[in-house]
Formats: sequence, structure tokens, C-alpha cells
Amino acid sequence: MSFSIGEFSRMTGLSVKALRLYHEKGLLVPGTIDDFSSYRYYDRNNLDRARIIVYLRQMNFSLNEIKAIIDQYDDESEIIEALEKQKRRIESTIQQSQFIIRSLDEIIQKERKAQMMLDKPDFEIEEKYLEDLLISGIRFKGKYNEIGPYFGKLARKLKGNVKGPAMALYYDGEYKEEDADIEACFPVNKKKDYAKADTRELKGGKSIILIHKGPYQELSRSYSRLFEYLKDKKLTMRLPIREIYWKGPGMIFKGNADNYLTEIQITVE
Amino acid sequence: MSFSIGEFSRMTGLSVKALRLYHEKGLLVPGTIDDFSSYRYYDRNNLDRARIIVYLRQMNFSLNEIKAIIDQYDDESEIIEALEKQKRRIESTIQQSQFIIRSLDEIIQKERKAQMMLDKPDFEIEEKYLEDLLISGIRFKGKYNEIGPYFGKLARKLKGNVKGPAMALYYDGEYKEEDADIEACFPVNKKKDYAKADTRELKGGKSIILIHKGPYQELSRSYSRLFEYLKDKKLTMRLPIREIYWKGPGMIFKGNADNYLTEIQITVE
DNA sequence: CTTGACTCTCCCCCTGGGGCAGGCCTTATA
DNA sequence: TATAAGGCCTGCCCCAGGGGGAGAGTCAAG
Repeated sequence: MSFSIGEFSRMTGLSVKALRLYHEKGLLVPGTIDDFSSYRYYDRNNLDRARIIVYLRQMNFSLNEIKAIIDQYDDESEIIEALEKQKRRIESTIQQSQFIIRSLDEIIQKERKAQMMLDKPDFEIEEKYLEDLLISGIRFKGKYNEIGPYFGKLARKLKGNVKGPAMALYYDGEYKEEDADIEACFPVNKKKDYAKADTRELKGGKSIILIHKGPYQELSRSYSRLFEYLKDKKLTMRLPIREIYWKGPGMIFKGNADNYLTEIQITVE
Repeated sequence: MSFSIGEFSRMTGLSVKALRLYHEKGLLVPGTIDDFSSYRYYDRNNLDRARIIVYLRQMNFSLNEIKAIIDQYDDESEIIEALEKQKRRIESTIQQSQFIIRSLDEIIQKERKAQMMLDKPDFEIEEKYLEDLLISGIRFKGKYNEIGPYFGKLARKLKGNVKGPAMALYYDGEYKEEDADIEACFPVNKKKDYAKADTRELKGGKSIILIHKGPYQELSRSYSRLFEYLKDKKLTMRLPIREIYWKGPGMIFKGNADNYLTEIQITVE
């Protein structure tokens, strides 16, 4: 009524390697060991213990924990705390994983949208009615390219309330090298109050929009087209002007600036 | 504009050990390395790459995968498949974890209940009205101690539909050494059809119950008490007799048979 | 008795680093 | 300019939970 390691392996589903390891660790010691050949022979009693080990391994207990449990206890009621601790551990890894999934999803969704915009590359001026939009933003005075850190700060504040891509609002009607009046903002799901960030409804209305493809330095080209259009159609611009960053430097890569996509929106009277 | 490994470590949040490892793997090679002292000096360009590595590590990518990604691509749109694959991988580990949690919870809940029953140890015959109970069971003829495997088979079939502890139904009014008419069953949540398992409503009614503490071999003692009670009160037994296994050999340990808890229920006219 | 299938021990490998020893190197202070 | 303190180097061993393979010994059936 004893089994070689191979037979025992097939009976328990544990690999021969694993059985040898468990023996070495004192977790599962064969019933008899041939003095001359060192062959391991397992018996009935080993079977029960092996079943326990398999079970606890499935529950992700470490070999050390399993050893501690088996050596000290012999009734489920005594290891409930251990089971609960294990449960909490696993729950926290699940939370961690879900956080990762959300982050991954965010990137994937964003990239998908940008991809779709690139697929229908008309990049022409359109007239469009913009709905009111709930936003949360930080307003500051400075140069155009100083907006980056504000988005960072804002994103950390809003954390999960963000609904779409980053936007910039320009409150000057003209190009200003220095001291431009700028607001960095995100569209948000719910109205919440944040320290130093203003949450409010951004009024929509009839607008002209243009999607700019390429580096930010070349935005002026697209602005010229828009201003010309305004003059042609005798439209009056209403501030602020908006820029929506559909695709820019990403969470991972800086990416190729030639593929950046920026939507410029100018609301008109 | 170059930083020692310690400074760079503080800037990136990566440990010195990790930085050396990444260097060795070719994942993050310092800008310059002093020929004589072998000191590593990192520069601006390394900073960006380090940021990417940190980010992808947080997403649980392996160092090899990160290397492959960074070496081959430079725009998020190109690695969407990799991100999605990662997402699927993590989702499947979550599923795995949730399965473990469910199993752990099952054991914990069961043990809790048994604990509560042990805490109020009256073990006296009670009269009680049993509600109708939805069960799913397999009926067979054999010895009393042959029921084990049937519970195993049944539990695998019902998988998640199980609502409470295992039960046995005895359709003989007397003790039978062989060929007893037995049904192994579980209370279930929803009515579902299973191959070879009969799902149906088990009629309740006025009953006498007794909780038996100890090994199954001693059940006859508790049965004697019940039958005597029936005779005393001139009650007529209605078949089947039920046994509910509140605590028996567990999923992990066989446990101490002296603490097994078995509830015997006999419905009367 | 032979042969093929098992099994033994021993060693290296994986991941993502941590810890330590012994010996250089840099840099600030006296 | 000397010296001390603190940084940094390589190299080695360690963790979990085994996998893979080499070279040698063993077992069982024909």
C-alpha cells in the first residue's frame, strides 16, 4: 500500500518536482524512504496531507504558511483568522488590479478616440452647436507652454471625476507672449468643490471648430484660418477660446508631435 | 547636468538596486559611465525613460515586456494591443482571485455557523415548524457511509447554487445495514435542471429536531432519543428523515469527530 | 539477463530585486 | 592639502515555487 513518487504525483496532481520540494521543506514527508536507493515511497496518510496542501495552495497560501497551519491545527475552526487574513490580502490585490485596469482602460479609450479622429481626416472648419459643459479648472497667468504642470495638479485633484480630455481656455482675444490669461481644465462628471479649482458650467453656443494636426508650435496656422473664417462670415468671437487636447504627449510615450490632435473651438455671438 | 545613481534614485523613486538591475538588463543604460571608477551617471534623457519604466511597472508589465515595448515603439497608439492583452491578463487574475475569495468565504461562513451552534449547547429535542425547502439531490441505494462521493459529485454540479450545508434524506423508516434508500442533497437558491440531480420543493411541516454532537457512529444514540420522544408524544413520523451536516469533515481538515454537529429532523403528521 | 522506464542528487535558471562585504571614489571640511 | 564621511563599485548569497537537465543508480517485466 505504498506508491512511488510518480504514482503519487499522478494521484495528487502535484508534480514530482513539487513533491521533492515539499519533502525537502518538511511539508510532506514520504511514509518510507529506502535506505539504499533513497527512493521515496508515499502511503495512505500522505494522501490526506497532500490533499490539504493542494487545497491551501489553490487558496494562494505560501508553503511556509501551509506548513505552519498543518503543523499547528487540525480543525477548520482554528484557522479562521488565517483564512480571513488571506481573504483580506487577496481583496487588496484585487483592488490594486482594478486600479490598474482602470488606468489601462483610460489610455486605451483615449487612444481609440484619437484613432477614430485620425481615420476621418478632414481637418476642415466646421460650424457646430456646443452644449453647456461642466468643467473644473485652475486659472493662471503665464506663457502658453507653462500649462503642463497645471494639468498634472488638476488631474491628481479630480482623480476619477474626469470625463474627457484636457482643455485649455484662453481669455485673451489675441496672442500674448507673456502673461496670457489661461485656464487649465477638465470636463467632469459631477459638481464637486475642490480647493483652488473652480467647478462650474461652461456656456455653450454656436461655434466654429477646427481640428489641428501637428505640433503645438504650428497652432498659429490653424488660428489664422479660423480668424479669417470669422472675418469672412462677419462673426464675432466670444471668449474664452478653447483648445481640446485629443492627442498629445501620452501617459507613457511623448509620441510623435506630427500626430498630435488639438481641437480649437471658438464660440461666436 | 548629470546625476549620480543615488540622486537619480531619489528623483525617480527607483531603488539603487533596481537601477543597477535595469542597467544590467539593458533596460535603462546611464548616459555616461566613468571608465576608471565605473560610476554610473544619469542624464536628462534617462529621466524620461525611467518615468516610462515606472509607469509600466505599475501596470504590472515584466521587465522584458517593458524592454520590448520601449525598444520597438514610441507612441501609445502602437501598443494598444499590448495594453489590452495586459488588461485581459489582469482581469483573469481578478477572476481567479474572486473565485478564491468565494471559496474562503464559504468555509468561513460555515465555520461561523457551526461555532454559534456550539456556543449554545443545549442539544435537546425541540419541536419546530419547518418551511418548505428547495433542494437538489441524488438518490441511491447503499450503505449509510457511502454517501460521501455523492455529495462531491453533487457539489460540483450545483457549483454556486448551493445555499446551505449538505443534507441526507432517509426514505426507510428503520435502520438498514445494506440497501438503504438514501438521497444526498443540498438546499439551492434557484430551481435549475441538472442531469441526474432532482431539483424540487421538499415539503416542510411540524417536526422534531435534535442536534447531535459527536461522530457519526454515535448517531443511533440520538435516534433512540427521538424515537422514544415520538412514542411518548404519540406522534407519527413522516418520511424522509433528514440529517443536516452542520459540521463534519471539512474542506481542509478532517477535524475532530467529537465536535461534528449533525441535525436530525423528523417531520410528523 | 537485458532493457526501458523510474528515480536519485546536484546544479543552473526564472522574476525583481534585498542585504551585505570589502574595497574604491568623491566631496566637504578643517 | 589632508582626512574623514559618505557614495558607489562588484560580487556573492538570499527569497518563492518550482522547471529543466545531466549523470548515475534502481526497479520490474519479458
